[in-house]
Amino acid sequence: MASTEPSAGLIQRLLPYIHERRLAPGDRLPSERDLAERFGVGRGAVREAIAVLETLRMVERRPNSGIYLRPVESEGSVEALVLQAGIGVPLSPAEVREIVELRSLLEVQAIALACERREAAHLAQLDGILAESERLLAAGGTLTDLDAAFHLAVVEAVGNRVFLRLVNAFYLLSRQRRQRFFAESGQSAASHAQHVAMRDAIAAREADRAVALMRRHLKGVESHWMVLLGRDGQPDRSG
Amino acid sequence: MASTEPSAGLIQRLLPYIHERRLAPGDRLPSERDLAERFGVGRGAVREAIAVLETLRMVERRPNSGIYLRPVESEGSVEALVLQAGIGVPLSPAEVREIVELRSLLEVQAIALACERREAAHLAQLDGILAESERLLAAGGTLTDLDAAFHLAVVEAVGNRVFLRLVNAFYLLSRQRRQRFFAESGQSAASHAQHVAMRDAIAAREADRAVALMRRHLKGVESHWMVLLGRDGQPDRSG
DNA sequence: CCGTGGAAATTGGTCATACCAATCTGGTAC
DNA sequence: GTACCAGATTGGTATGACCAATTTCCACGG
Repeated sequence: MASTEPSAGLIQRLLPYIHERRLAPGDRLPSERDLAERFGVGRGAVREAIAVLETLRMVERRPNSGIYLRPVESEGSVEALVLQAGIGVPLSPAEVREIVELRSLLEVQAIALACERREAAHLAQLDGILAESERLLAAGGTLTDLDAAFHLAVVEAVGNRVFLRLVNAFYLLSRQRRQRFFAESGQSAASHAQHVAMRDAIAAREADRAVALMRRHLKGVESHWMVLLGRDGQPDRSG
Repeated sequence: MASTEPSAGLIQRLLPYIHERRLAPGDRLPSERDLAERFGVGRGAVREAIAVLETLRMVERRPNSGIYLRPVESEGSVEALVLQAGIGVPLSPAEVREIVELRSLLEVQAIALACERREAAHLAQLDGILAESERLLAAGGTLTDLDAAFHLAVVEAVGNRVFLRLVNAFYLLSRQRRQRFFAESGQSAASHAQHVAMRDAIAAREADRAVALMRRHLKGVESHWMVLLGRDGQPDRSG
């Protein structure tokens, strides 16, 4: 994926550096001048990277004192994971598992609410995406992006923009993983069929059926990754 | 609240500037040099602020071209709201409403899962917080922080760290609002009693009861804010 | 030996300047 | 009307300098 962010280049080297050093929460990082020299960049670049890490609650800057590591695992921002995955720093198997669980939880809730609140325009949007999917499937393409579009459209039908932002973040977080999923599993056609079924449930405002469909739909993805994680147990490199 | 982040100072002035100018997604911001002069700061400060905004998906930097506004409302990071609230830029009533709904949704799911997965250590932690709450209540204090601690401890019992990160963000997002709630409503004692009931439900692993308790618990907070938002309809200044 | 005070080194916060390379703009020549 | 080229603009980056607060460390005094 390779984030286009300029500061990402330094962060990409900074995160592994912190990890290798086994720095724990509370520990102090080298000074900005030190880091700049270490990585062969200007101090400005270091400050940009640190500012980002601070916003993501990964570090804390104490004026005239130093830069300190924070308890990222529990207090860090979810966006920290998005950034990490975006620049190719692998997520741990535990993180992938937790992300998958959380995402499922959110989407199940979303489709239930979507059944109650969806308007005609939302259905039209879903239909548009499904039509496009059909076209792309016929052409033998992969469904990665249109799958995301469908799921995000479901969330959009909820009418909660913050909800949409959140689920969107989870999709950014797992884009490469999903890409790999569609490529490996060849489940594009099956996925599409399930999408159509979900669309009908939403149209009929049958929340229970929609939830059941979504659960089954996500189950397939989950098990796929659980198997992979259990098999080799290697850190996930897909983001 | 006043975030301690250095870059926050500029962002605090940058966000209102963008808003006043009625800049829409796709629009170009003034150049870095221009912004630096406008706000009377160095270019480095501007670049730090923009780097943060880019990480939060509020803007996009195109090399040798300019800085462009992105569709924050739908694609922006939830952390953008945290930052906004942290530096005192008011959230819209719609945003507050959506945040409250999403938070409720998350916490209800959390307590259900906590009933299944909690271990002895989690119960001990809940008890510690409740004991502390009792002490503070007797001393006539406000429950703001210990309330947050209780709810976060419930999420911690789920055993999903990403889940914990997420709910933590929502608490940062609403800290001042909750502070106002406990001060205005005088519901500290009632809240504490409900916490105790929830703890017992979690201890007994009675998910249905726990969920019902959490629903009622959050309902009180929700209605409080819905009334406030409906009454004056003013932008929320509490973060 | 302890601790107490203060000077020197360190550190984040900030600004000014200078270059590069890619992009964008405007006008000119065809 | 169009194709093209040169100059202005813009983000990306490094360097150097200064400030104020913190931290460190050693000398001095008890």
